[in-house]
Amino acid sequence: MRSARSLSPDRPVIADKREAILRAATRVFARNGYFNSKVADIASAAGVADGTVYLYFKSKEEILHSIFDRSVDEAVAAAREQMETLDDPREKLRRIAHLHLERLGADRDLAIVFQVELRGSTKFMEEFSAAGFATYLGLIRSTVEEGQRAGVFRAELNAKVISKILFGALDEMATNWILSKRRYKLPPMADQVLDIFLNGVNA
Amino acid sequence: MRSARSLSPDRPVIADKREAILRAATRVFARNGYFNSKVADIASAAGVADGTVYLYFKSKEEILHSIFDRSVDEAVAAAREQMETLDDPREKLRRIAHLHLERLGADRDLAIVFQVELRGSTKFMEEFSAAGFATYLGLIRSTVEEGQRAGVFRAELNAKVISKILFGALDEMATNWILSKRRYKLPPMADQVLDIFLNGVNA
DNA sequence: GTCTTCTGAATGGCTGTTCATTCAATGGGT
DNA sequence: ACCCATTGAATGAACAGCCATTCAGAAGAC
Repeated sequence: MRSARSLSPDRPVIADKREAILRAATRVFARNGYFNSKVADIASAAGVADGTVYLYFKSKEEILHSIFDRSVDEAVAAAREQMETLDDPREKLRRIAHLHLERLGADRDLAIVFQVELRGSTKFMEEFSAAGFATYLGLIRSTVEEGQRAGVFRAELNAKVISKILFGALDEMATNWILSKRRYKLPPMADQVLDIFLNGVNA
Repeated sequence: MRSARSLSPDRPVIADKREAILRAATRVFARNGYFNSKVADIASAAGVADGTVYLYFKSKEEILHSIFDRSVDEAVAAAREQMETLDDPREKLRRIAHLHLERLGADRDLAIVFQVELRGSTKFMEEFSAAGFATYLGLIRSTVEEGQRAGVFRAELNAKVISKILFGALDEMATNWILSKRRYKLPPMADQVLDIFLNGVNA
């Protein structure tokens, strides 16, 4: 490394290795499933030694957690940001749905880890449930409630249930896309879902 | 066992042990997840020795498969049967939804295994996908198409997508019910889902 | 007495994690 | 410019515990 890198006195290579391990792990987990993946597989896919993995992560489980945490934080932040540029609750939900499917559609391995591995154990789901998932579902719900107050969605419906329906429908689109042999575009499904959904909840 | 059971010349006790193992495995898998469950745990929960498990099942994996296969066969058969007693496609979908949530709501452990473990590996999902799941989704789809031909559902919508939306929504209700600390009744959610769904696809 | 069922200790393979060792880079001393 | 002591990231062989599966013998049925 050139000393020209003197700008950052901290370890510059480290970030790269950590990143490489996370990427490799996403790929390996997606292919074999968390429990069938060996730490040695991840290490070799990342081009590092087995032991190196433990310089960046406390355990195999922490790797999986890191993958989730990072992605959810990004997704929630992106969605929140976009919400501010829109007024109509219907448009907001449409945007959330699009972002959701675009994100998963852009990285098949990440999508597999999310759709498959995240649901692979109740323990995992409960831990995750508490943190990111609830936040995400809450984002949908508050938009639904906003729409109910504005009179564009039927007010007699339970906002929580409505949110779960929308999420569940999108989730199923993603899961089917992963399992399908056919390679179609995932994001356009958002409009088909929204069409039926908005029709269903319209005031 | 009384010899009064002479009606069936085949092993009568076997069925009981097999059944006990399947029940025990469902409970153990639900609590710990498939990969964290030891065959020894299943055996002791079933009140048999470790080795006995292998008299009835080829492997740990076959136990999980057997749990799925039996449940799906039962579910599909029950749904098919009920379909014959109904005419209106809307009523048919409502019945399917009810059966779906009643079945899962009646056995929390089985529900956990279905909602969580079944999704625990792509390998599993693919295997299962081919068999039972496709049949089940096909049942929904043909009912949707029937409704479209009859003019009660919008004909311009893609029947496959519609079916996935309904299934996804129901699936999400079940998953949430499992994860929730609150103990509410699952089946009534079917009506809330159907309300919005039918409104959305109504011609 | 024989055949079937069951038992549970023993086996063997596997894999997450550790840690003694290597070595490239750094920087102070001269 | 050069040397050498120091550092700590990186390595990968070895460890240790786990657990699915087997099988030789016990128990029970008839």
